[in-house]
Amino acid sequence: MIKIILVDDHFMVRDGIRAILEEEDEYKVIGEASNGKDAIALVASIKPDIAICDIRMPEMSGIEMVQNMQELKLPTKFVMLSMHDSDEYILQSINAGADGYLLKGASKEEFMKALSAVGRGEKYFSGDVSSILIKRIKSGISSDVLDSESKIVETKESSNNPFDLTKRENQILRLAISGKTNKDIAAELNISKRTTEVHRFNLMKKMGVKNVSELGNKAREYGMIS
Amino acid sequence: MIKIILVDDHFMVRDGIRAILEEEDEYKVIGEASNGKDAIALVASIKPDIAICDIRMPEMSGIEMVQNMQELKLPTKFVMLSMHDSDEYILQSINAGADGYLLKGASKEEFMKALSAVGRGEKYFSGDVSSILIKRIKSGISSDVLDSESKIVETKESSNNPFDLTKRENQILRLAISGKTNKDIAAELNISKRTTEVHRFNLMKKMGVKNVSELGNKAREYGMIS
DNA sequence: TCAAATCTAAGTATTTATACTTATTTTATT
DNA sequence: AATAAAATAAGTATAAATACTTAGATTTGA
Repeated sequence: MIKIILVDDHFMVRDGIRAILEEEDEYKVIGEASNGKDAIALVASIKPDIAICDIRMPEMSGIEMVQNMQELKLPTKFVMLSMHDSDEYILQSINAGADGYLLKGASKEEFMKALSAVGRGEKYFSGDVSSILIKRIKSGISSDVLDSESKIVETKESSNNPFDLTKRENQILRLAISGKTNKDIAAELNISKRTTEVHRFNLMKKMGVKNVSELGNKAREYGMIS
Repeated sequence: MIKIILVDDHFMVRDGIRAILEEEDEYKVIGEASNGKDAIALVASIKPDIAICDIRMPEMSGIEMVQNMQELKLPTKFVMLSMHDSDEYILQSINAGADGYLLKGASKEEFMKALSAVGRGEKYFSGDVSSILIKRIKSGISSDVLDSESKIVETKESSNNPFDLTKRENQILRLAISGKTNKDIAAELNISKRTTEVHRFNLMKKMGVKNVSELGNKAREYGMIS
């Protein structure tokens, strides 16, 4: 049984992949994350065999995520599943240490082939991807990219919380979104209602919204909740 | 050549479907929209043979969209592609006039079978969907709904909206959840702010919530919005 | 066409949220 | 021990939402 986690900010996509994998006995999806940051914690804690990762995600991209995971030397393999056949993405993924790269349009058969190859410790790059690589290599453009040690730009701001919320603010964000009033929240956290108001004001300012609904929507959009 | 448009708020999903369809010669994707409202304009202008629609979308859901399109009596067929096997969604789609309903987890083969059937003017509901329908029929809840072939059953059926919201209430629900104030909504709909307040009050009472956050959460919980 | 449902919008009142500022106390970090 | 960051909570205003009621105008189905 190969344990898998899905990392994608779109629930529908995760759900679709999960549905496909659930048809197969040899795979089991044991977790999901909606951004790279959450995924790192998840991978470290539940140690899946394979993580299937989207590239474009809020908070932290799949590429950054794979890069960061390398230092931990965990046995988890990373298969990038992207809708982009961009040369840069593919090369960056390889540099970051990905074990596979598939385009979203790949057939189920190819998807399965890739998972099984990566599961066995091999690398798998889809036909389309390979041709892109060959094209690159032939034109000599990518040699430096492929050779260069993966010293990718400092990702300080992007790896942090996009809105830099404090712990308390985060806590209050969740309670506010759930429909609790400031009075409720204050009671629950044993603090003054005025304090709650300040936290709420600050976090709303940080996130650039002007009411709870927008707050909820933005938090959802950035995968901060649910 | 069957002309298709894709309606889904997730670019990745649209792209995935497009990729799948592009492998087939008999289909051509001639347009995309990310919500029901845009899709109506698109369908009216480019008249595709089939519109593949997600259900949960911002601005206007796929179900509302299909419902609204019926009045125009265009030749376009509607296939709902949803990740939800919710009975309500399926019945609502049928009521609205959809020609097919597929779950996101359906295989490519089934997807193609559905498109070809709908293209020929038949209706297609996936196996999972059928079993849900049969379950419903057996419990005698929706027989009348299913008997009325292509006729559009009125919106206010018990199966449609669990809280029996009126059209206006539904409209205001969406706007409120998106973060608009009563003043904003009033301006947008060209009605008095006081009217908006009444609708809001009524719909909140119907749904048994006491603030917008709860409203948003409950609406999401019941799949009334994206 | 007649009744029912819906949409419209006013009144009245209370509560809650939003929009700040200032300031003290705690808690980490160096 | 010094400094920064975070949490605490007050003040002052205004805007908005919530909680109803009543009631006329319109739309709509039987």
